[in-house]
Amino acid sequence: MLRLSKLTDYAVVVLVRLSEESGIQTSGGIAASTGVPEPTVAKVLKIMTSAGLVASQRGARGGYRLARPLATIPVAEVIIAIDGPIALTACVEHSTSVCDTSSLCPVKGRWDAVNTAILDALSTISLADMRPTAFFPLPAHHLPEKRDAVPTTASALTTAFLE
Amino acid sequence: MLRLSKLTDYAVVVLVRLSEESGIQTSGGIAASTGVPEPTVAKVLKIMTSAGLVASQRGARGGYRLARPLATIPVAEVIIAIDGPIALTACVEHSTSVCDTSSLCPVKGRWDAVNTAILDALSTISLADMRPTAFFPLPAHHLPEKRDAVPTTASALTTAFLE
DNA sequence: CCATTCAGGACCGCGCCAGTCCTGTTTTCG
DNA sequence: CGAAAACAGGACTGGCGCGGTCCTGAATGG
Ligand code: FES
Ligand code: FES
Repeated sequence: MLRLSKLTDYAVVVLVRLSEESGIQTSGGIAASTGVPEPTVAKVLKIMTSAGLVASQRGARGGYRLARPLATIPVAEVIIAIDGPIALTACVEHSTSVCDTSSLCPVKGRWDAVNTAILDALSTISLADMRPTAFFPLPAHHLPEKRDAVPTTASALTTAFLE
Repeated sequence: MLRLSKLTDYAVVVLVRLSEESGIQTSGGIAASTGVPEPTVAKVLKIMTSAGLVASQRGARGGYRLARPLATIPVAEVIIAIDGPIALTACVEHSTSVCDTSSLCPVKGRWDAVNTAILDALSTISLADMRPTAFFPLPAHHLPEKRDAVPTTASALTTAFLE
């Protein structure tokens, strides 16, 4: 499936939402404004806190705020914070498990390159790149500049694989 | 963990093993030479056959052989053959499922760029590149990373390499 | 002292994948 | 012509990882 966990999806939503308000925000407030169930939002925020992506404030009038600007958070870091290290197969270095057929395996150690390529792609995209800055549907009032290079790079090769 | 299924791992092993022998090979023989359990090898090869990656010959003295040269099979095609279309989240186009919080979601439709970047990376690496003797042709990964890079960077690199 | 809010777990049910197996069908060979 | 060899195409099931929830603390502010 090559699918990442649902919590990661929620995490991105929550982090982007956090960045859209300057002050501190409670988990309940974020749940209300995103539609994600409140316990799930709380769980995500706790993970994000221990990963150092958001800072928390306990007690009354407490809440969460981003620890770093959104542009300095690559998608890879969110994925790793929730799902653990990116390891496509059991045969990738830094993987926890070990491969049992490695003695006979003809592709031993060759997954590392694939893994690195994906990791690099995910490190290049920051959360700020995932925030819709209103250039596609129904432009907002302030169009600061014509954003070039919308990532519509679906080449013929890649679209051929989509289905 | 952004992990792909074990069957995909086996599929790569089996396909590479298929390429190392010129003649036709039985599923049992491949199982013996790779250490993968025979029923699993059979299952993988059936999927590969229906995907058009290997050709099969029934009956006594039958078996399997590669339908195309190893270098013309990207890793992405193997993954898609086994796991289905690559869709990181439920909110990616061409995904089967639908997202229920899309009305309030602040990152609606922004996963597509990430998905495309990964798809590009996986389409650039062929199975021939996974053989131990192969030269791995991806452009330089470990450049100093710009955290606020535009999301088209990875795609631009890979597509530029294809030309 | 009390309300609020986060911290850090434990907990459970569901869905999905891995692995096996069974019943055909096709082909070759004695 | 029959039997064996080998693939085709499913059904089936157990395990387990993930999602979602909840509960008991601890910190903070009024
Ligand atoms: S499958 Fe583990 S080393 Fe190749
Ligand atoms: S989470 Fe589905 S559209 Fe954003």
